[in-house]
Amino acid sequence: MTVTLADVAARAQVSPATVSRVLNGNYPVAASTRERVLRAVDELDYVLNGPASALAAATSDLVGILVNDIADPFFGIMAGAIQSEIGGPGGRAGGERLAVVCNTGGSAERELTYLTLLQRQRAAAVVLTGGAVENTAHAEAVATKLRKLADAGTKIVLCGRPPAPADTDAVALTFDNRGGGQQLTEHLIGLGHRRMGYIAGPEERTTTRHRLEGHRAALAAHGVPDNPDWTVHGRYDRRAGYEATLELLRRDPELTAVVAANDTVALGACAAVRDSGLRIPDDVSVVGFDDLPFSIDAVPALTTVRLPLADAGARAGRIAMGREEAPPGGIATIRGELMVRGSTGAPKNS
Amino acid sequence: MTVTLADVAARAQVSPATVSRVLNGNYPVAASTRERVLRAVDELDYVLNGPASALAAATSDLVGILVNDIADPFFGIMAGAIQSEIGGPGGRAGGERLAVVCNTGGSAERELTYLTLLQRQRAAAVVLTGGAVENTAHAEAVATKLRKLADAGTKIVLCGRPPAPADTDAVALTFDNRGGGQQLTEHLIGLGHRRMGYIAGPEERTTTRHRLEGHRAALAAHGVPDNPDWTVHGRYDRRAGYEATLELLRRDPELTAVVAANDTVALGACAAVRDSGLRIPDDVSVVGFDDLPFSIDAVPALTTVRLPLADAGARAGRIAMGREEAPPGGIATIRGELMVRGSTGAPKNS
DNA sequence: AGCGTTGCAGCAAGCGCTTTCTATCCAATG
DNA sequence: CATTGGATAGAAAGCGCTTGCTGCAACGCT
Repeated sequence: MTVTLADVAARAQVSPATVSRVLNGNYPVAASTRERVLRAVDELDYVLNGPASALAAATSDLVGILVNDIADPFFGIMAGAIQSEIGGPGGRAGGERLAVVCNTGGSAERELTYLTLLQRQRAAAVVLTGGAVENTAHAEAVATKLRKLADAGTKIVLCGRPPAPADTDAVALTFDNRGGGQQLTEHLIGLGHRRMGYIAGPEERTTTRHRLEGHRAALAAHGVPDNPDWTVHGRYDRRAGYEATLELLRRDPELTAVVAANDTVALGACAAVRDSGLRIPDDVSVVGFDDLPFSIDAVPALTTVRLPLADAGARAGRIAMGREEAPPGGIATIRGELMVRGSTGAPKNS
Repeated sequence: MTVTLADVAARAQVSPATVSRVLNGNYPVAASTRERVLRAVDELDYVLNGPASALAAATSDLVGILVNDIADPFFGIMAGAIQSEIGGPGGRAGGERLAVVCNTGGSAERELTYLTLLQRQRAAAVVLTGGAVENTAHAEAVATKLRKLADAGTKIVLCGRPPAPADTDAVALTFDNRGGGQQLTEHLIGLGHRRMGYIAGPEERTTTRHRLEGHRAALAAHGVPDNPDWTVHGRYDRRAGYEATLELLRRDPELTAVVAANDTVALGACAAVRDSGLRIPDDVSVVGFDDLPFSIDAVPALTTVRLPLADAGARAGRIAMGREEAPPGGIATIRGELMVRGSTGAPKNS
């Protein structure tokens, strides 16, 4: 029924071993023989049996990519970049690898399950993107799992996520969320803002915490008062941004700026500001984070911090494939770039 | 080194066969034995070897999802929905399946390669999303490949893509792009527009063609003149929308509306209109297609056609898993819903 | 001419799991 | 009490491929 290596071998009048070697190209085979084999493969329309070959060779060509939300361009862009580098069709890499994009929904539990699934498949590499959940038990469990994967020969790369415990020997490409948050708030302070609302992401997430820390560091550094009421937590989506902004404005109608945890949230914030009858940036300035493609099209265009998502993803992909050396110490910090646009301006009564 | 089934068997003092049966749960095993096995699995921290089991059972738990652009929320949303239904952690399905999201970049060639890769992995199912390339040779090749996959037991589902040749026995969930395009243009005609620019997607794509056909059908039905100069093709991204709009406005400064192939393109179009010193919708109305999440946050909010992306994806996922019956005839047409918002209005000199 | 090399191809032993067929035990039945 | 049958568990034969090792020419060297 299905064509096997043996069929090809028979047709090309060689042994299965030879066919295998032609296909894997890592053993000398005479040109004439190779050609005969290739022809047979073609004529028989033979397709290698992945599982069988993975079993025999004890390695597979699957690469896992864990993302929090595949529908979010933040992750989509990174995933796309990673995939383009790990090979597969169109990639520059030689071997054809299959990227398995896993949607964890930000749940540590699912992350763990996916990691097990990937371990089961004997994945060649795993790239974890986005912030991690800050919960000792989970963090521990994930670290343990990563260690096991690494032991089994799976390469681990973290992209846009803080370094894992050292003994995990995972390479980490970390975003400087703290620094970015600080830049944003300093920009606002520089414009004269003193009463700023902050819409943070979900609690217990490294990204959320770091960005918020950056914000507070900026406030502290410039002696700008902070107020617990000025911070609200919510999910990383526009809806949360919209509601949080309304809440913030209710708590303190004198706010002159709203700092959103990311661009998507900022978009919702903008809508809420407008729906409250206020103008951006005349009445309220709004800033985001990430500089997703749509941010420049917001009206007014969003002031934000650009993260080189595609570059980071591509680099992570190359490292995962062993085509680029890991950064010294296994850790690289990637800085964002402040993009000042129309959504920020001096407060009215400065 | 790595724990195998045999190790577990030894530890539980049963045969490997029994362990396998416990793990697969499709054969009577005495409760006491089962428990002993489970304990051993736990103690040894055993993880099944996917490839080995796939080889022996001649089936795998991989499901392929082909998308044109993973960074585009249009596909991200569908992919997420599909994945949530095909199982994997968090899904409601029983078996744990791994979703393989493949980024074809809209290239038929890569699509083919990915299909082969999936065939090699003996994927349990494959879901193809988005429009297809309209090129006889490629369409033929894809159909042939799909047929082979189907023969090998892989379930094929098309989501948001026109039906494949009947003998492929693929289930198709098709978006009514034609109807949506027509509604949009009729809405504009109803407002009094007579000179409308159209920014089409890349040529040779079913989605592009269908939406354009809808537009033209509306024009024809209402006796509104068409003009070849009023149609420009471009990629499905904001940049293309921006440039196409500039071009359109250059060709005919009298245009009172711009119809974009999708929301992303529409965003670029809006930017171009504004940068040209024109107001939306007072001077120029703009419409998109898809109703992606950010469209409501455009300023003014975008008039568009909402496609139930998540629902369609979820349904495709369930069908792929055999948890929902295929629609009669294997084809279902999914209609979009016109969302009239602020980006459209009556033309000034109507 | 004799012998060590070198270059290619084949043999065969698995890789770790599933599954058919068979064996065993024990309760129920005639 | 012998017989039958249901319920479990085990033995073993692969699934299709990779790869270490062996075999065998043809080659170059002294």
